[in-house]
Amino acid sequence: MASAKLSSDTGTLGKAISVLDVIASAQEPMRFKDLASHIDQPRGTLHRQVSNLIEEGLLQVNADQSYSLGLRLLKFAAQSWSQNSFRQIAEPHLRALHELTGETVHLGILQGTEVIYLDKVESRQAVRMHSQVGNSSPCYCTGVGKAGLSVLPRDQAILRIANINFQQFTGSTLTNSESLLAELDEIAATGNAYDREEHEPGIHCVAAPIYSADRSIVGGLSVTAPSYRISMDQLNGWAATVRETARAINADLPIKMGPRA
Amino acid sequence: MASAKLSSDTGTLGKAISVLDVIASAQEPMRFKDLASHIDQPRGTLHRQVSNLIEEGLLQVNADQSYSLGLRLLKFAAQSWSQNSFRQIAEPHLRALHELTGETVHLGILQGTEVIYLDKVESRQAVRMHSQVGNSSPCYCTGVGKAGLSVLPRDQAILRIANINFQQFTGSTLTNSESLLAELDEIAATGNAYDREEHEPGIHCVAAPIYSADRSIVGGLSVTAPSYRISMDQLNGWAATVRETARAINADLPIKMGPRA
DNA sequence: ATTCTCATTCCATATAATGGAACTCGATTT
DNA sequence: AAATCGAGTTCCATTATATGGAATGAGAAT
Repeated sequence: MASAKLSSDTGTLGKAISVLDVIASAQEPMRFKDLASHIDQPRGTLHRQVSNLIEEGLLQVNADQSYSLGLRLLKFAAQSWSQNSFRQIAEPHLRALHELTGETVHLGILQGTEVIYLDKVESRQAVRMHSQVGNSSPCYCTGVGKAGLSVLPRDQAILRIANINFQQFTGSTLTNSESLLAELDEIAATGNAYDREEHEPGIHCVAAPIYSADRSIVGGLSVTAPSYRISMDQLNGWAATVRETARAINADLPIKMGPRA
Repeated sequence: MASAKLSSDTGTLGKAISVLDVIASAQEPMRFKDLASHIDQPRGTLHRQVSNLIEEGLLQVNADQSYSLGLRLLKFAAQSWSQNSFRQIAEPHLRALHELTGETVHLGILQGTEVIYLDKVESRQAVRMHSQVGNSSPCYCTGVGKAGLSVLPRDQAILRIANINFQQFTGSTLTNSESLLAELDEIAATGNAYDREEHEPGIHCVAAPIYSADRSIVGGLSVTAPSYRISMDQLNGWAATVRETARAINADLPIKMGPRA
């Protein structure tokens, strides 16, 4: 739900971005007073920050005085997406995996306590594709998220998990650090993570971790399917292939890449 | 090519964002010294700004020490895109226009001297769709861009045009303010803008302006086609329909919306 | 080894962000 | 109509923060 602020703010910039983050993570439209209640800052200060963000095109005011993120971000994101080498490297592998399974394949990375989806390959494109790329989900109830966590050094994983704001999405959602940590052990041992309808009812997936050598980038890929059509056994049958695809992508990654966290 | 800096910087935030902008607008990968040569700031200062951007996940360092935009922007952009009411309102109209013409339909808005594409409807989706959304093009050689400029108050249009860095993409590209202004008059009179292979050889389009009542949002939509298959006459045949679609979208827009510029 | 270039860190100073209080504007109530 | 309330906006002395010149560190080229 909310963003995880791990370390100290990055001065003025950090505060500004955290305003964006609050708005991006909010499910309801936010007006100024809503922002003020979510961000611990004097109204005058907050107001100027918001004004600056608007001036820069990073934020917009809607007709009803609620805020939404500015379209200038689109240009930035388009560049980010197309230039991203991690995604470029993974792409052909994702396609191959989709050909094999016939089901939807996701690629995502861990960012704080969230998974951000970088790519998606699916057959019937009835739903608009781009609506998925860039979407984020909690790390503790998604295959990609748990896969990513499982390859972090244990202390780092614990640190991230401490910042999670658990929320029970379905009956099978893990809602505490202990059960999550226990499952990470399993994942580390087998190499596969599962989402057993933990995020959305009727949707499950099998995933495997992808990571740069120094673990500065961790994420994963998954094969997702509706449980009414694909059984848990069938999902299990793909586990090895998913692992193998992840391994192939890992092998293609340069020795060192990416940002620190 | 480069970004247009219209007014004074928005303090610290503005400087940070302009760093992002330089990187987003660069066609070659940029290392620190490249950045330093494009941005008029002491190296120490610039370095700290870059560090902050990296810490915030807005920037990444590649293996070769070049920078690219951070994946955190994806999440922001996904929200921006999906929440954007302008796009939501236009969407069904774009589909209808595509059904009618069978050709690619674009929706874009003016941002400074650039057009940012918000949506695209096309039949054969061989090329990945999302690779288009968020892409930007110069305003002076695209149908959507010229359509948008044509509905700005003349003084504002002149202001923007003054910031254009003209570049000759093809033989028919307009490369000076005078011819562009003259064409804007024509567009204002007829209600249709054309890109006569001015950006990419072999590609032309017919467009019409879309705008909020107070002109705080200006943009347009276009039907684009390869000239070998669709003649200028056929393009002309769609002009009225394109105008009508734009009119319908304008009618659907709320009375007041969006950011100032 | 030595000399480059490029990247990074440091710290006194100046500048820009801060935040409390006052003000405006609309809507709602008396 | 007048008064009250809530939300949003502006102001300005104070303080904290960004600044940038200079020194250091890390690689590559000679």
